[in-house]
Amino acid sequence: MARKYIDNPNACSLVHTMNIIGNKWKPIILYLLSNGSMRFGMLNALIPTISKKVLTNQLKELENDGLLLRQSFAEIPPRVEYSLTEKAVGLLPVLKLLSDWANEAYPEMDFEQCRIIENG
Amino acid sequence: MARKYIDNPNACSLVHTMNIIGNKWKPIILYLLSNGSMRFGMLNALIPTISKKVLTNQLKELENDGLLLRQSFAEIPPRVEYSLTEKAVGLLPVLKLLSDWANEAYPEMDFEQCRIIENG
DNA sequence: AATAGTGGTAACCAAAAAGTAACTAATGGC
DNA sequence: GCCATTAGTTACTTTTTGGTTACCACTATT
Repeated sequence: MARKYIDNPNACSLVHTMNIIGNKWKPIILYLLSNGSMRFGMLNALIPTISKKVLTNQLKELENDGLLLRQSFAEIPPRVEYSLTEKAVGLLPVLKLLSDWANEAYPEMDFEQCRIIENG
Repeated sequence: MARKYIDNPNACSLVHTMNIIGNKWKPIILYLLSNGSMRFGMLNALIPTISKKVLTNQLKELENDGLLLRQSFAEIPPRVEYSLTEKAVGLLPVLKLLSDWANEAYPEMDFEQCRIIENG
């Protein structure tokens, strides 16, 4: 009845991944940075509904988890560029699959209409 | 400077996926059900740190999002079996990739040691 | 008559996450 | 001397999420 063995390690690494990227903003941030580095203000402009406080926080966490590189230039006004690390790049194809899955699984949803990111 | 076009639809479907599965418990639930259906009490026993209230809640949301099938049998004491829908089955390989990614990206973490799920 | 077993629900509380608004440092341009 | 600019920070409030305990319905067993 109770199974003899449950694959804890796989569950744990999955949970770990979700702890790192499984929230409201982080996948979007990674997604936006997939084409190259971007400044803080640009990220903030492209995700109009995020507050500066939360964006700062998410970027810090992603940096701590080794997904982002933060480059601060000694200029006035300040300039800070964020870019993906190799770790994060390895995640991109999986994020693409997650997005493909939603398109297939929820064809009734019109993702064309939605606005998370401002078009330039 | 500002890019001309940003692929909103892809970002939106990714966000949608995260809204559905991107939290503390749902990936574990899907993972546990990947080998077949399971009763409420069994899920509760295998995820020892989840409360009944929250488990009920997560199962309901997964059912509403079309990932779980809930079968209630008219017996005393009650029996309720949860199983994955086709939609959810389509997600399993992607969850596996997410878990593989964590193993690769964080080799210093010892996922063998962790205990989310009770071994039988 | 009391208890165990199952899958919940209700009321209540604590903690975490997110939002808001004002503020800062340092410089260039007017 | 004043304002704009950028990447934040701080203090405060609100919202969301999660946790705890007690309880219920219904039957079989003791």
